[in-house]
Amino acid sequence: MEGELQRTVGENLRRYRQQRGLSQESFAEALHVHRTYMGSVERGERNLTLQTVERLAQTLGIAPIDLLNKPSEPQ
Amino acid sequence: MEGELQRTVGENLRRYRQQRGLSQESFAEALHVHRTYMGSVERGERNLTLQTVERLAQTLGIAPIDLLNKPSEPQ
DNA sequence: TTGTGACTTATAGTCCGTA
DNA sequence: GTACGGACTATAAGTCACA
Repeated sequence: MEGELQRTVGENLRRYRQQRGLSQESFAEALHVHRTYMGSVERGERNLTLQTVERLAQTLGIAPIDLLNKPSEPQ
Repeated sequence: MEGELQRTVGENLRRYRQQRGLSQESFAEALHVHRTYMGSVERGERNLTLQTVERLAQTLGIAPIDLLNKPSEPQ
Protein backbone atom coordinates (compact mmCIF):
# COMPACT_ATOMS: atom_id res chain seq x y z
CA MET A 1 0.00 0.00 0.00
CA GLU A 2 1.29 3.44 -0.97
CA GLY A 3 2.92 5.32 1.86
CA GLU A 4 3.41 2.36 4.12
CA LEU A 5 7.16 2.91 4.46
CA GLN A 6 6.80 6.50 5.54
CA ARG A 7 4.16 5.56 8.10
CA THR A 8 6.45 2.89 9.47
CA VAL A 9 9.31 5.35 9.79
CA GLY A 10 6.99 7.78 11.55
CA GLU A 11 5.79 5.18 14.01
CA ASN A 12 9.33 4.10 14.76
CA LEU A 13 10.48 7.67 15.35
CA ARG A 14 7.56 8.35 17.67
CA ARG A 15 8.32 5.19 19.60
CA TYR A 16 11.98 6.11 19.94
CA ARG A 17 11.01 9.56 21.15
CA GLN A 18 8.48 8.33 23.70
CA GLN A 19 10.89 5.73 24.99
CA ARG A 20 13.20 8.61 25.78
CA GLY A 21 10.37 10.57 27.37
CA LEU A 22 10.97 13.56 25.13
CA SER A 23 8.60 16.14 23.68
CA GLN A 24 8.44 16.57 19.91
CA GLU A 25 10.18 19.86 20.41
CA SER A 26 13.22 18.59 22.27
CA PHE A 27 13.39 15.49 20.08
CA ALA A 28 13.35 17.62 16.95
CA GLU A 29 16.05 19.82 18.40
CA ALA A 30 18.21 16.77 19.10
CA LEU A 31 17.75 15.65 15.49
CA HIS A 32 18.47 19.13 14.15
CA VAL A 33 15.13 19.46 12.43
CA HIS A 34 12.17 21.76 12.95
CA ARG A 35 9.50 20.81 15.50
CA THR A 36 6.56 20.91 13.08
CA TYR A 37 8.52 19.01 10.44
CA MET A 38 9.27 16.24 12.93
CA GLY A 39 5.61 16.15 13.91
CA SER A 40 4.45 15.60 10.36
CA VAL A 41 7.10 12.93 9.86
CA GLU A 42 5.87 11.08 12.95
CA ARG A 43 2.33 11.24 11.58
CA GLY A 44 3.55 9.57 8.38
CA GLU A 45 2.65 12.60 6.29
CA ARG A 46 6.07 13.14 4.77
CA ASN A 47 7.40 11.12 1.87
CA LEU A 48 11.01 11.15 3.06
CA THR A 49 14.03 10.65 0.85
CA LEU A 50 16.60 7.96 1.55
CA GLN A 51 19.17 10.54 2.59
CA THR A 52 16.79 12.04 5.14
CA VAL A 53 16.09 8.60 6.64
CA GLU A 54 19.81 7.96 6.70
CA ARG A 55 20.56 11.25 8.44
CA LEU A 56 17.86 10.76 11.10
CA ALA A 57 19.03 7.21 11.79
CA GLN A 58 22.62 8.33 12.07
CA THR A 59 21.74 11.09 14.52
CA LEU A 60 19.78 8.56 16.56
CA GLY A 61 22.75 6.22 16.50
CA ILE A 62 20.84 3.39 14.87
CA ALA A 63 20.86 1.63 11.50
CA PRO A 64 18.54 3.06 8.82
CA ILE A 65 16.94 -0.37 8.53
CA ASP A 66 15.78 -0.05 12.14
CA LEU A 67 13.73 2.97 11.12
CA LEU A 68 12.37 1.28 8.01
CA ASN A 69 11.33 -2.03 9.54
CA LYS A 70 8.06 -2.46 11.30
CA PRO A 71 8.80 -3.37 14.91
CA SER A 72 6.22 -6.13 14.68
CA GLU A 73 7.94 -7.53 11.62
CA PRO A 74 11.59 -7.38 12.58
CA GLN A 75 12.45 -8.87 9.19
CA MET B 1 27.94 7.61 5.12
CA GLU B 2 25.67 9.90 3.12
CA GLY B 3 24.04 8.24 0.15
CA GLU B 4 24.75 4.69 1.24
CA LEU B 5 21.08 3.67 1.11
CA GLN B 6 20.58 4.87 -2.43
CA ARG B 7 23.72 3.07 -3.57
CA THR B 8 22.46 -0.12 -1.95
CA VAL B 9 19.11 0.20 -3.68
CA GLY B 10 20.89 0.80 -6.98
CA GLU B 11 23.10 -2.26 -6.58
CA ASN B 12 20.13 -4.40 -5.67
CA LEU B 13 18.11 -3.22 -8.65
CA ARG B 14 21.00 -3.86 -11.02
CA ARG B 15 21.40 -7.34 -9.61
CA TYR B 16 17.70 -8.11 -9.98
CA ARG B 17 17.77 -6.86 -13.55
CA GLN B 18 20.84 -8.86 -14.52
CA GLN B 19 19.44 -11.99 -12.89
CA ARG B 20 16.50 -11.61 -15.26
CA GLY B 21 18.81 -11.01 -18.21
CA LEU B 22 17.10 -7.74 -19.06
CA SER B 23 18.44 -4.55 -20.58
CA GLN B 24 18.05 -1.29 -18.65
CA GLU B 25 15.53 -0.29 -21.27
CA SER B 26 13.19 -3.26 -20.94
CA PHE B 27 13.66 -3.32 -17.17
CA ALA B 28 12.72 0.34 -16.95
CA GLU B 29 9.71 -0.28 -19.12
CA ALA B 30 8.59 -3.12 -16.86
CA LEU B 31 8.93 -0.83 -13.86
CA HIS B 32 7.09 2.02 -15.59
CA VAL B 33 9.97 4.44 -15.28
CA HIS B 34 12.15 6.12 -17.86
CA ARG B 35 15.20 4.36 -19.26
CA THR B 36 17.69 7.08 -18.33
CA TYR B 37 16.19 7.47 -14.88
CA MET B 38 16.59 3.76 -14.17
CA GLY B 39 20.21 3.99 -15.24
CA SER B 40 21.00 6.75 -12.79
CA VAL B 41 19.16 4.90 -10.02
CA GLU B 42 21.28 1.80 -10.62
CA ARG B 43 24.38 3.95 -10.47
CA GLY B 44 23.31 5.15 -7.01
CA GLU B 45 23.00 8.73 -8.19
CA ARG B 46 19.35 9.20 -7.22
CA ASN B 47 18.14 10.08 -3.75
CA LEU B 48 14.88 8.15 -4.01
CA THR B 49 11.81 8.83 -1.94
CA LEU B 50 10.23 6.11 0.18
CA GLN B 51 7.20 5.92 -2.09
CA THR B 52 9.40 5.35 -5.12
CA VAL B 53 11.26 2.55 -3.36
CA GLU B 54 7.91 1.08 -2.38
CA ARG B 55 6.55 1.29 -5.92
CA LEU B 56 9.63 -0.31 -7.48
CA ALA B 57 9.61 -3.12 -4.92
CA GLN B 58 5.94 -3.75 -5.46
CA THR B 59 6.35 -3.92 -9.23
CA LEU B 60 9.22 -6.35 -8.74
CA GLY B 61 7.07 -8.42 -6.43
CA ILE B 62 9.45 -8.13 -3.49
CA ALA B 63 9.42 -6.43 -0.09
CA PRO B 64 10.84 -2.88 0.05
CA ILE B 65 13.28 -4.07 2.67
CA ASP B 66 14.81 -6.42 0.11
CA LEU B 67 15.76 -3.38 -1.95
CA LEU B 68 17.10 -1.48 1.05
CA ASN B 69 19.22 -4.20 2.59
CA LYS B 70 22.71 -4.91 1.40
CA PRO B 71 22.75 -8.46 0.08
CA SER B 72 26.01 -9.03 1.95
CA GLU B 73 24.37 -7.87 5.17
CA PRO B 74 20.99 -9.60 5.07
CA GLN B 75 20.07 -7.94 8.37
C1' DT C 1 2.68 20.37 23.83
C1' DT C 2 1.06 19.06 19.32
C1' DG C 3 -1.40 19.81 14.85
C1' DT C 4 -2.60 22.48 10.54
C1' DG C 5 -2.28 25.31 6.40
C1' DA C 6 0.35 28.22 3.75
C1' DC C 7 4.46 29.27 2.10
C1' DT C 8 9.61 29.41 -0.24
C1' DT C 9 13.66 26.93 -1.73
C1' DA C 10 15.79 22.71 -3.02
C1' DT C 11 15.59 18.68 -5.49
C1' DA C 12 13.07 14.25 -7.09
C1' DG C 13 11.03 12.58 -11.16
C1' DT C 14 10.52 12.77 -16.23
C1' DC C 15 11.89 13.27 -20.86
C1' DC C 16 14.73 14.80 -24.70
C1' DG C 17 18.96 14.87 -26.95
C1' DT C 18 24.01 13.31 -27.79
C1' DA C 19 27.66 10.08 -27.68
C1' DG D 1 22.90 -1.06 -24.61
C1' DT D 2 24.55 2.43 -21.47
C1' DA D 3 25.93 7.08 -19.69
C1' DC D 4 25.44 11.90 -19.36
C1' DG D 5 23.68 16.79 -20.02
C1' DG D 6 20.04 20.05 -20.07
C1' DA D 7 15.28 21.47 -19.40
C1' DC D 8 11.15 21.02 -17.35
C1' DT D 9 7.21 19.84 -13.68
C1' DA D 10 6.06 17.81 -9.33
C1' DT D 11 7.08 17.47 -4.79
C1' DA D 12 10.34 17.03 -0.55
C1' DA D 13 12.72 20.03 2.74
C1' DG D 14 12.28 23.34 5.83
C1' DT D 15 9.87 27.43 8.21
C1' DC D 16 6.11 30.14 10.30
C1' DA D 17 1.65 31.96 12.46
C1' DC D 18 -2.07 30.36 14.61
C1' DA D 19 -5.19 27.06 16.82
